[in-house]
Amino acid sequence: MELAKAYDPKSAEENHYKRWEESGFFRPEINQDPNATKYSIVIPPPNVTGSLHMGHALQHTIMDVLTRWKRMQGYKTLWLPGTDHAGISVQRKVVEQLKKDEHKKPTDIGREEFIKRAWAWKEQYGNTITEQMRREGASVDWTRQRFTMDEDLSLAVRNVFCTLYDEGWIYRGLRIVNWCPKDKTVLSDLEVKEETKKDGKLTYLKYPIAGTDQTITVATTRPETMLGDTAVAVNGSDERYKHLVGKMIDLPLTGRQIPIIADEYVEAEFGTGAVKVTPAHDPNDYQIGQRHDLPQLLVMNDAGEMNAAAGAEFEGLDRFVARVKVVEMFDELGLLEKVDDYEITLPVCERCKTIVEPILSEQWFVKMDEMRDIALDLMKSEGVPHFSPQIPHEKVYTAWLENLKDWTISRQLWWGHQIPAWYDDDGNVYVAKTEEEAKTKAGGRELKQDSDVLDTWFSSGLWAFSTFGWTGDTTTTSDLDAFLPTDVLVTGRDIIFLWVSRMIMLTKKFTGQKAFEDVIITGTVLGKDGKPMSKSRNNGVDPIEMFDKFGVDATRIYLASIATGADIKWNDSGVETYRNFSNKIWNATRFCLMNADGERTLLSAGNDKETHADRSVRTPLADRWIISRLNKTAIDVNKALTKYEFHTAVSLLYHFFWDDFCDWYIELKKDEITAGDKNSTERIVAIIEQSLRLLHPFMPYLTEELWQKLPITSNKLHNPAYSNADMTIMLADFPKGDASAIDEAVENEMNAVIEVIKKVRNIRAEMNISTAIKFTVHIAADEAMQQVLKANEAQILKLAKAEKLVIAAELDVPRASAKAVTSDARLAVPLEGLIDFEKERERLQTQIAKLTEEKTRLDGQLSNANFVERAPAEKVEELRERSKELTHQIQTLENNLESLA
RNA sequence: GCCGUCUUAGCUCAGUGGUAGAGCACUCGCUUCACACGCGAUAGGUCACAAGUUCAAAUCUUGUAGACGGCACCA
Repeated sequence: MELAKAYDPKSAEENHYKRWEESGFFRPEINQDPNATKYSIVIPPPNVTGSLHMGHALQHTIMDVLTRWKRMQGYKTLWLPGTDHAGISVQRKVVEQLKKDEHKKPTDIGREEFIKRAWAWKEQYGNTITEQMRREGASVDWTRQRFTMDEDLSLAVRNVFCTLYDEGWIYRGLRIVNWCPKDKTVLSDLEVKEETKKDGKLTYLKYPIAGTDQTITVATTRPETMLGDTAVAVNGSDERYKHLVGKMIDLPLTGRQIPIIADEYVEAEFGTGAVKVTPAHDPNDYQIGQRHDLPQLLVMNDAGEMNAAAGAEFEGLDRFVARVKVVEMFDELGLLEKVDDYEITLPVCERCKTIVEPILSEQWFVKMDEMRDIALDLMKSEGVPHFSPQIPHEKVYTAWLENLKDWTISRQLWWGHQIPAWYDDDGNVYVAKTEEEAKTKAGGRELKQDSDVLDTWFSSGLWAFSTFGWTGDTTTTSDLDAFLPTDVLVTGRDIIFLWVSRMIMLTKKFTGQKAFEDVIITGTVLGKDGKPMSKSRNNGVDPIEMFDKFGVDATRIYLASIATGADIKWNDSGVETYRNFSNKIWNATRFCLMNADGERTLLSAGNDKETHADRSVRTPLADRWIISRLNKTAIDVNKALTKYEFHTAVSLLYHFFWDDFCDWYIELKKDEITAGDKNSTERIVAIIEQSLRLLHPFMPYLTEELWQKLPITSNKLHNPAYSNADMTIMLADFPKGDASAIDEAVENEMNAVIEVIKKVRNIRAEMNISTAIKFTVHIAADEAMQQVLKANEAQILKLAKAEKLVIAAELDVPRASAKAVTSDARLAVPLEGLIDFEKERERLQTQIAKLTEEKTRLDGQLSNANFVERAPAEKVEELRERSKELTHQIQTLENNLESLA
């Protein structure tokens, strides 16, 4: 079989996904072992409005590596996909579309029609990301795909709401909330971000004290809110103002009188020591208002414009226009003391960046006291979830829980789960999962449903169990039984609070189970400029472009090569490295197939019945070495994956395959392989076959493409759980590695051979000896080493490009020789007429200098009595050995140098 | 303001008590019959800075500086 000269990712990517999916390989049901342990992951559901970005690609890679690895090990494996309805995002898209296509506002078509349009939008555009996941090679079970607004999942939402309401964990109340005037909805604290404005202003307003000609000065960053002031507060122990407490103020521009009150919240030292109190527009003022029973005067509407309560002159003005006008009018009245420049951090809407207005509003909340305890107890008693990396995420998570405030769950949107609460004409509320039930509760009265919907994160909080069929009406299903708790959650730092914590709480509350044991927090993939990728910075890297340019597999394994949790600046050359690696794997296999086609026998790479002793007698060193290396690599890869150290696994595989297998093993065995030596070709096919399996979780397409072409592969190599399935590397048994096949003595011998070859190559390169010139290599070593070298003579000659090897106890060479020393041997290459004595002296001196530097450091340490006394004996011994060896090598090199003189 | 993370070769990053590593880039040499997306050989680092603990610190402690992140406050 002849393969193309270079790997073409496109054709491999097109060849396999469809078959995998259609053959049911992604489904847990493919596993025929009744005793198989389950392994399950639920995907963090991407927004239906989204398209794949590098963060998804990273997280999906991690999840797919774990899923494919566990599946190959024979676990009954499920990775469940799905999408999130993304309330505000979808609502905004539909509003935009409506405006563009029909020049209409949502209110023009009404709620029912609007929701229809939203579903249509979702049907048309919501599949972008799921299609892209297919390209990624994600081995998710599409038959179990879920959407947060599926009927079952919506029923679960209503049931959870009702239960929490009945238990008093959900309540409706008037509170200061974060209001986005653009989206015209309330936001939870977590959806509000902060932006620093350097050009902020602090305005000092003078308030006249009634019946006097005195004023009291207050400072504010939001002057327009003075229209809603209902008091001025001072600290009761502030000598400056003590006497004013109880007096009234003529509040300018309003014609109202408001009291001066004393409250401990006010710090006398800060600002003017007097604070304007606007209970309807500031959380702290609200608290003060509660304590002093102040009126709550709302002066803005839901669009951030001043309302009638602000006075006729201001009604209808945007908050920022009103701000300017208030300041101007104070100035005209001579009541503007000053305006200072002031750096201020403003709350902004996470999505639209509009400045959020704190506003008094009636909303639904989840009381978090008991919820917090659920999560804290799990962490304290069981250490669940276990974060990777553990530091600092566990600490941050716990600290956040300890300071948790109630969660605002209502949203003034149409797209989402409408709140299952109904009101009668008297304003009584009836919470029920259906209108019928609510009516029954209301004794048949005419009811109107609450027009708000729930925070998107409310339904995602149920994702770990609602996806397995839990609706509240149904609380046991075979999937719940089989797959909950899930094994691991893979996600980013940004949604630890928004999502991870809430899933922990709600899953425990409603199923009694843990949502997941482990959480892997991935790092952030930054743009080439080192900043987070964003549209506004235009520094985004499109994963699809990378797939097209370097291949899906190269992109995947590069992403997996990043240390777990670490941020990384994107650089194409990283992916290029693994594109090259793909090609290396392709070509090694190509070479193998050129010489081993048609053979259908299987020679194990270490798991065969041959005993260790048999092998050592019959099998050449290089073969025993590569078997040892392969098995060690397999064991270490499994260990690394168990610890979620994906980058370690990648590095092990990369260096095993490229350095050990391609650069040394194939090169050493090349002649035998091209000559068609049966043992050699069988061995190399077996090694490649095992390597492909080890690489498969990272590089699914390439490995399947090549594995299918190998002469020895069949579904007999499947893990026993899949023995009946059609042949695929996806279901092949993942190599565990055989510890008994690891042979340190063999590895040491091989390293000695490698060292000799490298020294000869060094001489050739440094002396500028053309490869056309074949020379003789003389080696002196002890008896055992002589045996090893003699056994590998042909290989050494080939790789050192030498003509003849002379192996003896002592070197017997002419003066015109280049010399070198290894740990186990001295070697020399006679170069009569070719040697540049000056260069050779330099070369030897460089090496002597290097070794001497090391020896000096070692001897310094060894002459330190403290070290010899206190360091572990084996450490001291190790250093002594090394020092002795260095002495020997330096001596040899110095002799060589002298003989040149 | 509080908490945290990071700072290692020109670049992107591993390593986390016992002789500083990789890939890319650089230098030199190779049309060696799998691969130039390749092969071989070099060169390149007071591991941000300072103090401490230790026989021994890139690694542990404290402090400083810079970058980033989270939380709080913001009259």
